[in-house]
Amino acid sequence: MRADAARNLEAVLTTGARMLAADPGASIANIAAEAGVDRRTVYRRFASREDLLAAIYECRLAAVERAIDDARLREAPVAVALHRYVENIIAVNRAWPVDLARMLADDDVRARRDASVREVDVFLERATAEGVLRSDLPQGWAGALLPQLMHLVSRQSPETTPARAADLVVETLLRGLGVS
Amino acid sequence: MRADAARNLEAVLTTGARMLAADPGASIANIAAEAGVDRRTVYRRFASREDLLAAIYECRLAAVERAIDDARLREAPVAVALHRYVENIIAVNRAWPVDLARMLADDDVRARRDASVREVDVFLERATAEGVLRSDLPQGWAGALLPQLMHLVSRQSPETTPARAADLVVETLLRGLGVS
DNA sequence: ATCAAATGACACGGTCCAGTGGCAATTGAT
DNA sequence: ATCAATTGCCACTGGACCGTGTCATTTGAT
Repeated sequence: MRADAARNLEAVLTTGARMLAADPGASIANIAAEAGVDRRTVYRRFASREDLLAAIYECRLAAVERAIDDARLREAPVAVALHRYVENIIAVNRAWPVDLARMLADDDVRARRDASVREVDVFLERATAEGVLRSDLPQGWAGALLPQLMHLVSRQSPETTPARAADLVVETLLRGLGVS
Repeated sequence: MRADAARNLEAVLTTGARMLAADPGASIANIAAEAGVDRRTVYRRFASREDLLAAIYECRLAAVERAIDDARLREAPVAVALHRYVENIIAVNRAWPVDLARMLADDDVRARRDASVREVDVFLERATAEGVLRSDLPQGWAGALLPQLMHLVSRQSPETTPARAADLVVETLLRGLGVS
């Protein structure tokens, strides 16, 4: 692949991710125009609209897997792993803000996504066992809340650094907003 | 209006809300079919697709206003008002799960929505002043987190009663998920 | 400088959907 | 029972978008 082709490919992927996050029904024509590329060029790289979406979700999926890997959820101390995971995912949310929920049709995507979710679930169980999380929480509540918190802070304050944003998320998750 | 017409109208509104929540791009034909009504009937009640959306968002908007009113955010004790507000909004989320974010084009809708948001913001300031919420939180964090919590619990556990769901939301908001 | 790869531009057919018109059939109110 | 309101069904136009073909032009690598 030539250098300009690689540039265009990346532009289409990142611009597509941004536009699809804002409006899941964004057309190929709009994405191509926003990426400064002809509509036909997109169809030369991706066989169909679904293919483009799959490629974008693949980017997010891979980034999430790297984030989990880097956080060492199974080995590192819970407090360290939690903060690192949150910080990494916030960065991923900003780079690839697309919502995976609309892509669960693809079995491959679903399997990898489930694997990541399970990895986090296992970590949350460890956090509970080590006394970081309360043990009387409803099933799946922590696992559902954490992504929402990261997603919220990713959009709410796009200017703050991922590290500081992670501080806020972890603090909110563990201690809430009330006076101690 | 005849009785059957009223039934059809309500079916279109509630079904439309449910389907638009699942997929904001749902077509009139799909909504009508799901509501057990001919597509033409929808167009007899609503001049355009925008009109139907506006009517649905109006339903949610009115329900939110009633919820705020009922919670007596300005007068009732903070703990009481908070729980009651959360409980009411959870019920609204289930009845009208549509996301208002896509309707801010309409000035009237936006004004009413802003008024409701401000009402809650004022309440959160009171909660801070009375020592229920911490005072060192980032600007707008509580106001952004609370709706997300309510939205999350509305979808996460649709079977639990609004009162119990509100327990969980308030507990999470104020004390988080960590061991105290 | 040269050549192959990549792109942009225009065109075309197909599909889905919004919105409208008409008409026969049904249904609720009286 | 009767009548008016309401509905269901068929058809139609216009527009947006998807996906493809073609070809002249540009651009990067050598």
